[in-house]
Amino acid sequence: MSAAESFSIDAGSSGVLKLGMNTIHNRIRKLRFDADEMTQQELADRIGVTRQTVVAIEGAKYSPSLAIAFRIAEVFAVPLDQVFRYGQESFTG
Amino acid sequence: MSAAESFSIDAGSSGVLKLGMNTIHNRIRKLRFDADEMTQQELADRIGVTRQTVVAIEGAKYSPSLAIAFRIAEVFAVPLDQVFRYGQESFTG
DNA sequence: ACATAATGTCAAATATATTATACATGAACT
DNA sequence: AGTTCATGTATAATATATTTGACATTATGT
Repeated sequence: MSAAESFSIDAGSSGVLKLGMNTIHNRIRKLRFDADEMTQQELADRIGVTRQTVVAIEGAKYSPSLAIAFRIAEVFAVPLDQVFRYGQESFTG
Repeated sequence: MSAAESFSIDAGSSGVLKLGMNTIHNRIRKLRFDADEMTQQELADRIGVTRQTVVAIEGAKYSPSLAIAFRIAEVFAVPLDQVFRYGQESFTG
């Protein structure tokens, strides 16, 4: 586990985006650490956005474009629904 | 089949969005007609956007937000990957 | 012939996503 | 103590998505 993770108390950036009555959860952070602790900068480079964008999406500050969502899933080689999920439930699968 | 469909020759709006080397296909039009020929206006109302937005997304003029993508899938009661697909292949399944 | 409904399109305005730059913090290391 | 790395945050600028309002076309029905 690298530097920033151990002190991140998931305060502002919980990975849950509320919009209307529904929410979008994402597992980007987990996928990054599972993928040899890939850094936010590395992920940003691989999907062709800036680090700030990764921070915002991972922290669910806003809803990314579908194109970027697909590229993130592509990087981790998983289907989109294993990165983002819609509804009230948390990620369990 | 209602009015507009029979003369639409799929000229500008092919439902395929190219970005970078990859593409995003969508089946919104098919899903609409399968769903009792739901109109663009009806779909727009149900996902909370304007008709022009539905036209643009259906015609793949740009990449919608993930939130809207999820709401579209929700309306048709299918998983997201049955509405939008990423990559070179067309929809077959 | 006329009206209506569904769609495609266009241009300008607004909202939101994304970038660019900069600074702060804690962990790991020397 | 000092340095580096990964992260969180903030603000202004730019790009893109979405809205608003309007108009054209074709099909369907009267």
